[in-house]
Amino acid sequence: MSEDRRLMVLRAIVQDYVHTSEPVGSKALVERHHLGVSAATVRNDMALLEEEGLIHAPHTSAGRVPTDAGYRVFVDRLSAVKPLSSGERRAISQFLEGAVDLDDVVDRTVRLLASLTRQVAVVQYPSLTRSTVRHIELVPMGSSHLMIVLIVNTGRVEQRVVDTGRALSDADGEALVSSIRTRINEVAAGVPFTVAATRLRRLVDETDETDRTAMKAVVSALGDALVEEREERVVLAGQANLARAGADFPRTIGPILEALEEHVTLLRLLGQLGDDPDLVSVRIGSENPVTGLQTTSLVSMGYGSGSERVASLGVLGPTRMDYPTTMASVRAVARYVSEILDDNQGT
Amino acid sequence: MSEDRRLMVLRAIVQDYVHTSEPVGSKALVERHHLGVSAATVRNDMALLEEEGLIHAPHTSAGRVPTDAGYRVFVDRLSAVKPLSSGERRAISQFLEGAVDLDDVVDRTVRLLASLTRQVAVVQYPSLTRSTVRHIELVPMGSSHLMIVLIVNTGRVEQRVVDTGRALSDADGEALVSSIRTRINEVAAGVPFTVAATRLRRLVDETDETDRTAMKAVVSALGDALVEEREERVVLAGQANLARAGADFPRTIGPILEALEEHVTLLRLLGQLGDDPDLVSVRIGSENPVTGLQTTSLVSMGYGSGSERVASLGVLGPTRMDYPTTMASVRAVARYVSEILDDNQGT
DNA sequence: CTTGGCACTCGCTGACCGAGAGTGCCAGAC
DNA sequence: GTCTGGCACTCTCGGTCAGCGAGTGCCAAG
Repeated sequence: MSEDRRLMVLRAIVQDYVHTSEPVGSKALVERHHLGVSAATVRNDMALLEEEGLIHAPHTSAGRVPTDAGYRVFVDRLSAVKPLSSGERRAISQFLEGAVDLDDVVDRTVRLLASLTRQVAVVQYPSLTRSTVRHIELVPMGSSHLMIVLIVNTGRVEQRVVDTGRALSDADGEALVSSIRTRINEVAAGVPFTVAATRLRRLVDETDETDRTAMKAVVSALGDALVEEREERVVLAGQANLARAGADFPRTIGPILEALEEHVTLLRLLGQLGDDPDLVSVRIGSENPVTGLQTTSLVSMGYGSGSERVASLGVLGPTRMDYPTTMASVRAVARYVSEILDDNQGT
Repeated sequence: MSEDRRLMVLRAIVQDYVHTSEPVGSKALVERHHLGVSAATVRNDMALLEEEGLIHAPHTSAGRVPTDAGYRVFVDRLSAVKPLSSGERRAISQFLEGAVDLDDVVDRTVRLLASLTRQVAVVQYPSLTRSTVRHIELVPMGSSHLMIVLIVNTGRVEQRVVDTGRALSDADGEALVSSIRTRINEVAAGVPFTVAATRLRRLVDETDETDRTAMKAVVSALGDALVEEREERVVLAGQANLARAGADFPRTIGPILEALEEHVTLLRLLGQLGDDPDLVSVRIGSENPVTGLQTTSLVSMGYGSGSERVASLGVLGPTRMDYPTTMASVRAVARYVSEILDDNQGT
């Protein structure tokens, strides 16, 4: 009894089941795949596979269905990531290159992934934990208010309005604003968020009594923004695809939609990538720690500019999914997005 | 045969049906509501209501269910918008007041609406068609690049990076940037988008030959941003609530989710408010022009800072919904959001 | 105009049954 | 030792049928 053939049988079962979405029996199997043995032999192999927990029969006299463990083996040992056609590659890059800013890149990416894989797409906003401050701009506004614009190296922009409690429109005020602007940029520009935050706090103490309240207001708002922005965001698309795959979710579409609205847990999920961030990570069914998503699989990959993986993206679908092509799409999109971010990075 | 009583019966049917989600029969009706007449009388009234097309029997021997027209009459003539409890009002305002910026206001609003009504919430971003430019800031970046930050009176911020093709780091460059900054703010600050766009174009012609290319680059990017931002956006939450109401959607949850992903059509829907923008607008089932949403009702209302209604928000749910309380929630939220925007407006 | 009565309609439920698909196992072939 | 054909068995699925119950429409009387 060759182990090899048993795995061939498993692969055939997975492929057929993904294709037909019906339990596959021994007879149908030998017909569709030419594995040079008879149905009876296949049945023996199936019995063993079932013993190993890789497949499972929904009821005594039905065909077999892969278990989560079965899919796992399939993904790890039995499938190669299918390369995309050159047409697809071109379509992807063209679609993404039309983006005008970061929001647009993320928006286009998530839509693209959803329509490409016909599943739910999930894209995490580039995380700012490793981001650096590019520039901080101050814009006086009204009599005593100041708008603070924080520009991040990824191209993201955050703004806050603070009340300095001082008139800013006279000469004194203008001098103050300009001095604060210079000083905070001196300590914070080009510096990672975490470092910037501590340096800015120190700056307050070094400031003259007279200007300290104004400086304090600005720094505290900036501190907020730095922390606030570290709170990560995620964008979804293609929820309708869940309904299309209704057969795979016996009445459990509700919990899935609910889980998808819990952006925090989604982010945690996306954060737990596999060992190698350059590889596509697949989490199958019950491997998934989130309640409600245990009938789904998540195919994800990190992306980011330069060598850093600043965030992840992926798709979520029924465990019965076409892993090779889904993985190919996710990988291709992740790479293109990284490229795009690289290009914009330099500017 | 009093017309009054017939309407009472209609109201009772709507209320019961919304409550139980089962066709309501004459007997159950007289038991639950004390309408001082017998079941037989109610049956006669029901027959008439059916003739008028306000209710409908799913099959010969079942109870009655309101039609879209029936709900229409109910909403227009038989129900008063139920006032919210003071606790609810307080919860709403507290939840919304924690918002730090416009994104956050919109985000909180949509979540709040969804959880309040337990339905799908839809919030349109404040439209920028009537917005004005508050300030334009230029930030030199790298050798010849310039980041343009456009600040809108609603608090929204847009940024673009352009290549001016000229060195900006020397004294000449700084002078150029500062001159451009002053001049564009002179013509555009405080001015509505449409006007700003034309004035800015004129500005290019009035610029010296030497500085013209740089000015042109800035103005063209700004023009893009102004148009781009006019493209409106919409945010959703609570899709999971659709699944909860599964009984109301015989297998048609897919088309609804699909329709919800068509943000363009959603925006068009939200745009078509009723006559009085200060009133809650209700679009019931087939009154709704969008394919896929014809088993749903949309309860919406405009909101915005000052007297202008710059955008709308609302919730979408099954036609079998509790209109009075839903309308109350939508109205309350719309008002609070308007207030919040008003407050931030002044700063 | 209302009411009680009554015959009628129709969907829902559960039981039953036959067909079909698939399995497990065994005995024999290679 | 491994593979294969055969066979009895199991279980789901779809269809049919009867009984039940809710609800209706209509009618004749109050």
